[in-house]
Amino acid sequence: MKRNTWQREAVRSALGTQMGFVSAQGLHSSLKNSGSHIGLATVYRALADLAQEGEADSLQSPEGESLYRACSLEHHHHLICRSCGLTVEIEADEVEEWARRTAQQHGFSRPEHVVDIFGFCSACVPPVPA
Amino acid sequence: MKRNTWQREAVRSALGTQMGFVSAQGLHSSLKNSGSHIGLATVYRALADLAQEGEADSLQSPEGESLYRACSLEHHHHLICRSCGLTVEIEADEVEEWARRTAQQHGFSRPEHVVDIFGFCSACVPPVPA
DNA sequence: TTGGTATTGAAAATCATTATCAATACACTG
DNA sequence: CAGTGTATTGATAATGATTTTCAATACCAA
Ligand SMILES: [Zn+2]
Ligand SMILES: [Zn+2]
Ligand SMILES: [Zn+2]
Ligand SMILES: [Zn+2]
Repeated sequence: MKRNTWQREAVRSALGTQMGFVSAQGLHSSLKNSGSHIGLATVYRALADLAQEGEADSLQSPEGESLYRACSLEHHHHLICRSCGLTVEIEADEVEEWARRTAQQHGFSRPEHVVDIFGFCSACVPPVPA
Repeated sequence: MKRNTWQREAVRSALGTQMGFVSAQGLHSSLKNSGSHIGLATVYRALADLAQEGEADSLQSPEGESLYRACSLEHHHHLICRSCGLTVEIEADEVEEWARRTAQQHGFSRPEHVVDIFGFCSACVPPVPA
């Protein structure tokens, strides 16, 4: 059976203090800076569990890293700052409907969609434009 | 200046024969099986270039791998079969507009969005439902 | 307490991707 | 066509994130 350890609680808690998505490595650093002696592998395991159980949302950064965040339970999407990670949860019934309709039109079943927007929040000055 | 090598052409060509997204490793294997002696690093470089120049689309698989595909030039999104990889290009002005509007409403600049739908195509019987 | 077993974590193992760097192949010139 | 400057190649080492190992440890039910 699943056990309760201070480590899991520490990860859950630390994730809650984050403003946006964080990587396992990032959360681990954060925990260490707070004096925790939790192991990196444990953070990876805890985050995977939280995501699995629906307590956390996870997504792949454009660079391919797995990022996690404690989010609301309902299905939603994200507006993420590429610089500071600030995340805004957004609902988009419009998009939900579009995804459903599109999948159906092409005969695809059990559709799941990935819909996230990355940009620079008002507090972050956009780096040198292309 | 940029040079034309058989390697680049081989990658471009091989990518064209794929019906869905492929990883660099996968395309390299495919090329080798066809008798090519192209190097893995070169495939990575060629794919990165093609993506850069807009000749190929790239996205992250749910497992975090970078996948590539020869796609049409205009901005579009994808409907991908989780089983056979079959990919359908879809346009969604509706979503483009929504993404732009949403980013703006929250003060985000230089927005980029990730919008893809994964499901099972009509030719693939959905595996055991959850 | 005690015993059975999840869980932990330091370190090693994976794996995809990138960097090295000497050798090679292009493109252009004469 | 030969000669030159340099972009490209590719075997291999290096990176970096994530996973696995596995002995030590912490949970928790009894
Ligand atoms: Zn979320
Ligand atoms: Zn920001
Ligand atoms: Zn495409
Ligand atoms: Zn299919």
